[in-house]
This record gives sequence, C-alpha cells and structure tokens, in this order.
Amino acid sequence: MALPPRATRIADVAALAGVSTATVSRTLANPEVVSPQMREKVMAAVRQTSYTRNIVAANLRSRQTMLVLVVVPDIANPFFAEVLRGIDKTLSGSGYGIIIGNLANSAAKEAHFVDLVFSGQVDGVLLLCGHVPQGKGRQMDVANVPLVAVCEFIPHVTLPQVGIDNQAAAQRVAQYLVGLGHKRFAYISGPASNILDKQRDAGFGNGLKAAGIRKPHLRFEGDFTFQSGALAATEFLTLKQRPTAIFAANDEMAIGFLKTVQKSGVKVPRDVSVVGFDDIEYSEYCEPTLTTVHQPRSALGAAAARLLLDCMQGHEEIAKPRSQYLEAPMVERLSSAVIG
Amino acid sequence: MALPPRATRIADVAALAGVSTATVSRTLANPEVVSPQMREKVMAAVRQTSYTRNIVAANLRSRQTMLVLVVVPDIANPFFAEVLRGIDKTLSGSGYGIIIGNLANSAAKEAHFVDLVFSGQVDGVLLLCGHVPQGKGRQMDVANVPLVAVCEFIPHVTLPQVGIDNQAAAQRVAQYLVGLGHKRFAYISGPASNILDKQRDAGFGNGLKAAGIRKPHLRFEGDFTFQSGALAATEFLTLKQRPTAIFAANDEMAIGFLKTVQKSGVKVPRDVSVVGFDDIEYSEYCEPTLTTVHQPRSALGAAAARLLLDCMQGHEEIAKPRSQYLEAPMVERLSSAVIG
DNA sequence: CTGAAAGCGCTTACAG
DNA sequence: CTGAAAGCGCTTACAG
Repeated sequence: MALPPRATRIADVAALAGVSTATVSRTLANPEVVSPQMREKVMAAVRQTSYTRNIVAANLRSRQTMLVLVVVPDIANPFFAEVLRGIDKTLSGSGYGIIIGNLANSAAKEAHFVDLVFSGQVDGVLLLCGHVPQGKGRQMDVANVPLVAVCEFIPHVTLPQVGIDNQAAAQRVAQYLVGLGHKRFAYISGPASNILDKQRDAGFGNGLKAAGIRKPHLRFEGDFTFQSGALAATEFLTLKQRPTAIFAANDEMAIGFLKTVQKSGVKVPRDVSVVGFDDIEYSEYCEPTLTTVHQPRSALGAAAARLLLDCMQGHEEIAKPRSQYLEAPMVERLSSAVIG
Repeated sequence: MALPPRATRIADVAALAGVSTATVSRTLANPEVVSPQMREKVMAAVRQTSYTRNIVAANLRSRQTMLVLVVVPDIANPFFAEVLRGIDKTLSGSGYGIIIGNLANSAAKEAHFVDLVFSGQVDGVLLLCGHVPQGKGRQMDVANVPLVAVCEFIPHVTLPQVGIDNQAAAQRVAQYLVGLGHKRFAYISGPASNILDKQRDAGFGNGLKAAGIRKPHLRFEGDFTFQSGALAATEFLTLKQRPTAIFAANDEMAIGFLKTVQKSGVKVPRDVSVVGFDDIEYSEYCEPTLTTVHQPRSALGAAAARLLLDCMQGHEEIAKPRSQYLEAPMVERLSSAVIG
C-alpha cells in the first residue's frame, strides 16, 4: 500500500509557478504587493496543486498561533457554554481559534494549561474559572501572554476583567421587593468567602437600607446548590414570623427553595416572593417562572474576547487593565408579587 | 520601557549546561536514554532557566500537533457540552488538546475548519454535526486526517461512527408501552429526512408490531422543537378517539406536548402516557418527570475519542472503520403508567 | 516588484 | 551515550 502522499508545500507551488517561495508567500498574504502577472501565475499553481499553507510552520516563523486558550471549570456547565458562544463569535470573526481548557478539578490539567501558555502555544487566555491557573510553582499571569478574566471575578489581581455589577444588580432587587410592599426579607447566600456572593449580599443590604428598611434581613447559609436552597426552605418553614420576600444568590437555590416550600402548601408568590440570580434556562420553565437577574452571558463573552483582542494587538507591552461591567437587568416573572 | 524578555530557548539551556541541544531535547523527551550525570546537569539548567519547550516548534519538526478539532453545530447546546466532557476526559488523558469548531450556521467558519485540517493544524477530527464539513469545493474527509463521527449519524460515508442504536431503543419503548396495556399509539416525528428520526420511527413501528399491535400508530409531524410538540398536542386534543400513549422523537417535543395537553385539563399519565428521547436535564425536573430514553452522552464522547486515538496511532494509513453502538436504556419516570 | 538566504525553535537520523 | 548538522515549512528583513 502506498504511503499517504505528503501534503504540497510552498516550494512545490513555487517550482510549478517558476517563482521563489517568497513570492508565493507574499501572493497569499499580501496579494496587492505582487504584480498582476505574478499573482496570476502563482494563483494558478495554487489551484492546480490545491495548496493549503501549513499554519504550524507559519505560526512558528511569525511568532503567533492565532489561538486563544479559554479556561473553564467545567465544560458541561450550560452557563459557561453560553459565554463561550459569545467568545467564539468575536474571536472567530478576527480569525482566532479556541482551545478549550477544561479544568475538571484536575491539578494536572491546570498545570498542563500553564505549560501551554508558557510554551507559546496560544496568543492569549480567557479565564472563566475565578482564579489565575498555576502549576509547577508558577502562575499563568507571569507568562507574558495577555489574560482577561470573565464572569468569575478574580480578586487581588491587575488583569482586565469583564463582568456585571453584582452589587448594583442586587440593590435593584431590594428596591423592587420593597416597592412591592414587602417588609420582612431573607437572603440565601452562596459559599462562604465567595466574592460574587459577598457583592450580592452587600448590594441587597444596601438596597434595603436605601429604601428605608431598618430591620436587618435574615440570612440562610447556602452554597449555590439546589440542595442548599431546599435546606433554607426547611429552616424557613420552622419560623413563626416568616419573611415574605426571599432573594437567593443564584437561581438553583431560589428554585430549590421554591419547590420545597410548595410541598408544604406555601404558595408562591401569594405567601412568599422569590427572586434568583443568573437567569438560567430553567428559571423560565419552572412553576411559577422565576423572577431573577439576567446575566448577559453571550455579551459578557463577546466583551471579554474584544478586550483580549485589544491586548493581543497592543504589541509593545501587555495593555493596561480596563475592566468592564455590563448591565444585568432584573427580569420580572411570576415568582414575585405585591404582598397579599 | 524594556521589551518583554524573549522566552528561553533550548539553546539557552544547552549553553548553560554545556551540552548540545540534542541532549537537552533527549533529556526532556526520553530521560532514560541519557546518562545520569548528563541528565542531572541538564535538569539543573532547565530549572535554573525555568525553560518550557516551544510546542509549536516541536510540532513542526515532529509533524504532529497533539490537537484535535471537535466540530459542533452549536457550542451552547447542553447536549453537546456533555458529550464534550467525555471527549475532553479521554483526549486530555492522552495529552491531546481540543480546538473547538463551532459551526454556528456559518459557511465561512465551516470552510475555515476545513482549511485547518488540510493545513495540518490538527491530528484528528471529531464530528458532532451530522455531516462532513466542506468548503472551497473540498470535503474534510479527503484531507488524510482521521475523522470520527459521534451522536449525529452521517449517512453514506465510511468513517467510523459512535452512537446509540436508535432503532432498538425505540423498539424497547414500544414494548414498554404495550406492556402497560396501551392499545392506541402516536408518534411525534422529527424533521422530515432526519436520519435519527427515521430510525426511531421504524423502531417504534417494529416494536408495536412485534408486540402484536396490528393497528398502525398515528403520526404527528414535528421538528424536534418544543413548539412542534405543542402543535401535536393541539391536534391530539381535537381527536374523538385519542391515543393513550405518545412517543416523541425527542424530549423537547415530549415536554411541549405534555405542557400543552395539561393546560386543557388532560392528566398525564392518567389520561395519556408520554415518552421522550434523549434524557435532557429538564426531563428530570418537569412535572410530571418524563419517561425517556437515556443517551449516555459523556460515554459516547469518550468512546469516540478512544476510537480517534486509535486511528491517530495507526500510522500506516487511516484505520478501517469500526463503528460502535452504546446502550441507551429507557428511564421510567412519572409521565407514563399502566392504562387507567 | 522579486529573489536568495537566514532563521523561527525544535527533533532526529547519522556518525562516532 | 553524545554531538554536529540537516531539516520541519514557512516568513521576512535585506538587496537589488
């Protein structure tokens, strides 16, 4: 059996056209810099040999890979998938490809991605994982490759970051609930020390205060899971004087809460209003549908990609941080209502 | 401002260690082939310079990129995200990275991915898109790079494919429903000419026949959307003699059907049993929870990646197709019951 | 506008 | 076991 034919190289095209490889390269990269006759000769040879230039070789020489690493904690998480869509749209529009860096809780994989960056396999990195990846004793951010963080805010770093203003959004939720006439509130928190939770918590508290509510709101400790929302509900059910408005730090917990109190005959929103955060797909389908804060996932991805593109184009040095916050409007659905 | 320092090269390490670049390269790739003293000298220099080898250059020379292109129709589709998880697990275990090829209905992007493959930027391709990508008049499968199709079966090609046995699965659904005592059946189809739909349809018909049902089942035309399931429901509601068991070609339609008939007071499963296909996440949460055929998404991805790995290792020529079918068990939930 | 030649940073026969 | 040298397939100053 014959060995697979070697792919045609630029030298083959040059030989066939009777020109130098330099001319072929120029014709393909900057046609306008080549005379029309040359151009025609070369293009004919390209067609005849159905030549495709070897991008790996081109990358080596021109010192760029046209590839961006996107680091995600879990590739199967639909939230990130939607952000990825926005990233892909922007990046592919500029000719960049995406390498997926799926952490999947593996330190080995994380170290591998750090190597990828240090070894010059990518031109830039988008971080959706809430921390700067590290491995073998070094952090990815010292590799002299531009990084941009998205969605999951990373504290104590100077990277450009793209996200929403969690505090302002939570504040608006508070205003909204007060506007409905509620007087007793509770917050279901995320995991201790989670920065997003801190921001949402603070925003909610400030919002209530600003609206003239002096009594501090109740807190149920959660961890972003459906389970912990359900747990908060069982606590809620034991209270003599129950809050009438619940704000959960994310939708999963809001829905866990909602489903659990319903089983005990509590009506939503008649007896209690529930508001979530994120606007995951399911919040549109559950019963009642969930009032929540909409995160513009695709737009967040696109904005981050745009920012990274700018950094990658800024040859001199890695561009100065210019973090960016997008609007996150509250979406009113059927889980919240005027206090009955 | 100083220019960013150039990354250290293998030559720097070699100079520092006082050996040839060949020895450094060998020490890193095959330590056992180098004498212990040499090895120690080299490793010390590697540590001292914190050298990371330039993978792009290594790739060029060794003619492999350790990268696999995964072509998906839509990266934000949770079904594919889960398949991707299985792919990533297997591929990263063997040191391969993933480039995402998100089609997003763009012919330009599709052509770009074809170029990527022809230009040797990836060592293999996984196709989740139900067709062989093409662009500029050429098909991806003639590029002499191994391809494997997953989930979305591609008819009329000789590629290795990994999927489930749709026909057998649908047949089991029929058996199950007959076993519950049902006598009148309907099928909500996918889009015309869709191959998965054809297989599920045929399997359902065969299963009924095999179980002794002679009356042919009703058909509602659908297109895999929630909408079309709802449409089927409105048709269903107009019937004098309604079927008591519905099999939808996917979960979205099953749920669209279910939600719509419920609004007209029809009880599921008391009045009608509903079975879907795929086992999407929502089928566990809707009310009632949906009986459906479980697709082992992550396992499908892993199996396909395994197969591709074999093909990529088979140096001589692209390995012979060895398609593979995984089990797709039916999951009984609350949308189906013994006929009342 | 075009070509000869160097070089991107590695790996790998080939000698020894 | 080690090194000198060629070469992977391009691009890009540098001349002309």
